[in-house]
Amino acid sequence: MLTVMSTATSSVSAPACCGITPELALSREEAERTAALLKAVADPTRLQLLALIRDSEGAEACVCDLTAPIGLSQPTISHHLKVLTEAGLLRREKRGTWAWFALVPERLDDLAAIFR
Amino acid sequence: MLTVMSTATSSVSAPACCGITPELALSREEAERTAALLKAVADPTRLQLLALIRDSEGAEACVCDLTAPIGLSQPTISHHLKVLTEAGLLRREKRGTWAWFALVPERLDDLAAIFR
DNA sequence: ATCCTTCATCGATTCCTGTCAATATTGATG
DNA sequence: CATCAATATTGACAGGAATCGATGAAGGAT
Repeated sequence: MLTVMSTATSSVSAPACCGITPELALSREEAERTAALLKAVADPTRLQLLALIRDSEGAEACVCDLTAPIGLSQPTISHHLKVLTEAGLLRREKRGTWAWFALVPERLDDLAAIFR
Repeated sequence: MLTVMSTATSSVSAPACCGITPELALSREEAERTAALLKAVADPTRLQLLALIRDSEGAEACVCDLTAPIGLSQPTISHHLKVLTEAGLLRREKRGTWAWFALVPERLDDLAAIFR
């Protein structure tokens, strides 16, 4: 549903030059939803976090595994994990004192589908 | 080469818990390059611009075709087109008074490849 | 030459974002 | 209960980004 670049469901109006407002190929609301998802991954630290989790056992990791390799403060890592979680890309599970973060494959599929 | 989510070229070290700094699955430089490309498309207006151009004849459009449907000022549209062009996603060609912008399919492929 | 159209650039403003230090919260353990 | 360890939240700050109005540059047309 998120697909932006594939010729989508919306009708393609004849492109008239200058003056006629054509049907928008992509509605503002859908563009904003898609942009919100892309914003979540348009950050080097968050890309590194996703890659680190992907390469961990069971595609999950606790915060303590993630802070050191990236070299940023613990609150900063926590912040980025929150952004990714709120975007639906990570699932958070608390086990005892530890918080485990795992990838959400379906949401990554959404991401992959945007540009076909 | 941009692929972030596919198990990549880098070796996957055994994920030790807390204290041992593992090999980073994704280098900072590569993460920054990828994030820069994603930033270019992580904006609703720029997504709409890409979709509008894609649905135009020959997958190209002049600025005058793009300003009205999106409903933002001409300088703002010009700014966004510059961002997309500098990211390599659009190619700019001047014909007389008009500036034509066309998609760069290879660069869109890079985008699609990031999340496989 | 003069004017008009198209587009880019500049300057200013406002809002958003990444980062950290400090603090709070939560859970385990003695 | 007191304490420690692991995370989350808060507040502050600096830099970045989206937007607009005004202006500039380049090309056509009269």
